[in-house]
Amino acid sequence: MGIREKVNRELRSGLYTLFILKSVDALGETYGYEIIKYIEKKSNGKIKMKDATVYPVLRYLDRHKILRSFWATTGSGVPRKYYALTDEGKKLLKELMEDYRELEILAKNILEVKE
Amino acid sequence: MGIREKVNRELRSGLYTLFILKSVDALGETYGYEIIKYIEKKSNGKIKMKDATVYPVLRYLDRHKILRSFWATTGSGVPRKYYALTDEGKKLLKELMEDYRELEILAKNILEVKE
DNA sequence: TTACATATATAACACTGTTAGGTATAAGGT
DNA sequence: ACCTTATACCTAACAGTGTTATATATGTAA
Repeated sequence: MGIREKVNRELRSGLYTLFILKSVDALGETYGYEIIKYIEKKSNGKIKMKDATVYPVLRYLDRHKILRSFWATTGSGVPRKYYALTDEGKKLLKELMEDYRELEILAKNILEVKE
Repeated sequence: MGIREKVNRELRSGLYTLFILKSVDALGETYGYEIIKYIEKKSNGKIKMKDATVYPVLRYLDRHKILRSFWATTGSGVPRKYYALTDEGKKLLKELMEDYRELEILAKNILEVKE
């Protein structure tokens, strides 16, 4: 794999947890597959997270009380595991958004130097 | 370690290679230790990269002709290994900066939703 | 019946930052 | 003399995380 691709993957992967949390926030009660499609759509098809990336993250956040979850086996179709932000999750997301914006500024300081 | 700290570390680590390349670009011929201090200064002391992170990255980029390197043992003091961007490295940095700016926009699409 | 979309899960693997330790020179304080 | 700090580089072992590959299962369209 090329270096450009490698660095791009590193850049994206750092954002994954934040993307997932924000998606749950925007969608309300939602599930893994929908989150993947949501992010893909919002990024104009540019960011396609792997299911094997998303599902473990969701379970991790669930275990740590950032998300709550329940199975919905209503009617037909494959059962879905729904997730939603807990109060703790909402607080975390708020903090992470502040952290992200601060990091963006720091990155700008480093990356926009002309000398 | 807390989740907030974990996510923050993920966010930062994705930027490390780009920070290093941009630092070499800004400093001209430079060396690992100076890069670490440069990034620390530019980020107001907020980003302190570990030497064990920076040196392997520099050697990796050197091996892949993105950087060129030479030892300077002039006079007294500990010998320094200097690095500079190759033509290929300059091209890569330019591409990565475009990639980064594009990713920033994609991230904005996902993270700045109010609905 | 074939293929695709939907929907979740886990094991094995590769990659990468951290922790921890080692080596070495030089300056400043006690 | 001694100790600490700053400078300067390196590597091994560890932990964490995304990818690849695989498995399971339902519903729909060609």
